[in-house]
Amino acid sequence: MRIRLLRSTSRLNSNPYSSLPPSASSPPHPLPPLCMKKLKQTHARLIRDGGVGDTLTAGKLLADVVAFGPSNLGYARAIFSSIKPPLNTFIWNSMIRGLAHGSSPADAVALYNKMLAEGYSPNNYTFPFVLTACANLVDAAATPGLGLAVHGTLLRRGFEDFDPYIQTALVNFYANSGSIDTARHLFDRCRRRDVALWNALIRGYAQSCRFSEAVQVFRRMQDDSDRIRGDEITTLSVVSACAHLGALDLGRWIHSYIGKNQMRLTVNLGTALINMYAKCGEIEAAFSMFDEMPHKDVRTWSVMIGGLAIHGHAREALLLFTEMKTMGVTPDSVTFTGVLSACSHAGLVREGLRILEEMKTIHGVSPTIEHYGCAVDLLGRAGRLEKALELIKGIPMDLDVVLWGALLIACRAHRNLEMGEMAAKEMLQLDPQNAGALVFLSNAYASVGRWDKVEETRETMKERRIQKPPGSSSVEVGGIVHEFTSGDPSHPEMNQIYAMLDEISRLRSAQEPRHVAGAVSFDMDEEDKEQCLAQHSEKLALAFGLLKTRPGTTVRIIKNLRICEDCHSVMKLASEAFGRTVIVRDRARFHHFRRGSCSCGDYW
DNA sequence: GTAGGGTTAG
Repeated sequence: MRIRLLRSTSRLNSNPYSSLPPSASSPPHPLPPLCMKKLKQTHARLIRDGGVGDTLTAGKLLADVVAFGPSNLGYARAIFSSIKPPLNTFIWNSMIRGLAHGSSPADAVALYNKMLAEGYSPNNYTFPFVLTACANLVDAAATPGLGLAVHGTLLRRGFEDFDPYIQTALVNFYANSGSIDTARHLFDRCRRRDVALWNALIRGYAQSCRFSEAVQVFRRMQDDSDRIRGDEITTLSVVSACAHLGALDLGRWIHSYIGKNQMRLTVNLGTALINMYAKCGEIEAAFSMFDEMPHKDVRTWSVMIGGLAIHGHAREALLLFTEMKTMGVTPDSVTFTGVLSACSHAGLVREGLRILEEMKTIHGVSPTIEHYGCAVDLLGRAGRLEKALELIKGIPMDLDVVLWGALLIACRAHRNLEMGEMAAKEMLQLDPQNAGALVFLSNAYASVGRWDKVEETRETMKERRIQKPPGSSSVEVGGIVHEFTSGDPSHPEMNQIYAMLDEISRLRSAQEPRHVAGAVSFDMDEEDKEQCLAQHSEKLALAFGLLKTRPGTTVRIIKNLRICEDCHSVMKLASEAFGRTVIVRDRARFHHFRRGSCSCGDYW
C-alpha cells in the first residue's frame, strides 16, 4: 500500500484551500495582542488621573491583564505589588489565577498561603484557582501535600459539597497527582454532575494510562439519567483514548457521534480523529481526512507525519514535512520527533542526521533528549552502533534511560553483546529498577551460556523486587477488545486457541523445517524466553482473531512490547496461509502483514 | 467583577 500523495506534491506551491468554503473550520488564532496595548494605555491613564489608587479599579485592571494569559505575568505582578493594602479577595484571586497557569504554579500556592497568613478569607473562586495550580505543579504526583492541604482547608470552611467548580478542580487535582482512584471516589460522591466534571474524570483516566476506564466512564455518561451531552472536550479525550487502545470500532462510532450530534469538526477534533485512525492502523482513512481538512495547525501536520512514520511511510512523511513548511506552518519539537522517527523506521540515516542538524540551524528548535533518542535509534537500527555511541557521547545534556535504552535495543537487534551490556549498566545506574535492562542482561548472558551471570542478574531482580513487564496483546472482535497475556491460559476458549496455534505450527514446520516450535537461535528478545515462544501474547491474539472473524477480515492486534522475530515470521505465514491481512501495532510501529510479507520489510 | 474539563511524540 502506498499513500497517494500525488495531489499533495503537485500542489506544493499553491494554496489548495483557497477554493474551499471556510464553514467547517475554526477561526485561525483569535489572540488579539493589540488589546493588551489598549490595557496598558488604560493603565497609563489611570496612573495619570490617580484612579490606580482605587482598589476596585486596580483589581479590575489586574484581572483583565491576567485574562490575557501567562505571557503578561510580569506586568500582572507589577500591578499586584503596586496596590496598597488592604487588598480584597478578588485581587488575591486574580493574581493566584494568573500564577496558576504560568511557568511556576508553585508561586500561586505560595501566594494563596500568604493570603491566608495575612488573615484574608478565600472564597469559592479562590479554590479552583489554587487547586489548578496544585494540579499544574511540575511534578504533581511527587508533591501532593500542597493540594491535600488546600483540600483540608476548604473542607474546614465548608466548601466542598455545593460547588461544582471546586469539585471539578479537586477531581482534576487528584487525577493529575496520580490518585485517580481518589478522584473517582470524589466524583462518585457528587450529586450533580455537569459535563466538565465528567470530562475531568475521563481525562484523568486517560492521563493515568487507564484508557479502557476512560471509555467506560464515557459510556456511563451516555447512559446517565442526567442525560449530559458530551462536548468537544469530552470527544477529544475519548478519541485520544481510542487511539491509545487501538479501538477502531469505537473510534469510528465517536466519529459518527460527532456528526449525529451536529458538533463542529474543529481543527482540534479533526486532528484527534486523524491521530485515532493512524494509531488504529487505518493510515489511508487518516490521510484522506487530513487531505480534506480546510484548516490545519502544527498539531494536525505533526500527527499526520507521525502517523505516516509509524506505518513506515518515510518518504511520504518527509514530503509532507516539506509541504508543511511551504504552507508557512512552523514545525515544532513534536513535528521533528515524527520526522526523525520516520527516518528511523525506514533506515534513512543521512536524511535523519541532516534534519537533526537543521533543527537548530535552520528552524531554531533546539533538539531535546528525545530527539537525540530518535537519532540514536536511527543509527542503531541501521547497525551503526559505534556511530550511535559516538553521538551519545557528544550530547550536551544529561543522558537519560530512554536514550541508553535506544542503544540497548539496537545492540539486541544487531547482536552486540558487549555494547549492550554497557548500555544496560548505564541504564541501571540511572534507574536501578529498570526491568528492560535486567531482562536484557539475563537473556544476553543466557544466550552465551554465562549461567553464573544469569543467576546473579535474576538474584538482583529478586532482591529489588522487579517484575518482568508482561507481554500483552489485544484484538478487537465485534467491537469488544479481548486482551491476552503471555502464557496466561485463563481465556475461556483457550482449547480452541491452542488448537489453532497447533495448526499454524504444523503449517510452519511443513514450510520451514528448521523452525521447530520453540527453537530459536539467539535468545535476545524483549520478552523472557522462559515463557514458551508459542505463548507470546500476539500469537494468542492472532489465533483468537482468526477463529472469531469471518474469512477475509483484517485481524488487528495491539501489543505492548516490540514484536519478536519468531512472532513476526508466524504473522507472515498466517497472512499467507489464511489469506488474511494482519495488522500489528507494537510498541514502536505498525506491521501490515499481507500475502506472506510485512510492510516493515523486516526492518524494525 | 473572577472559576473547573483539551487533542500531538518518546
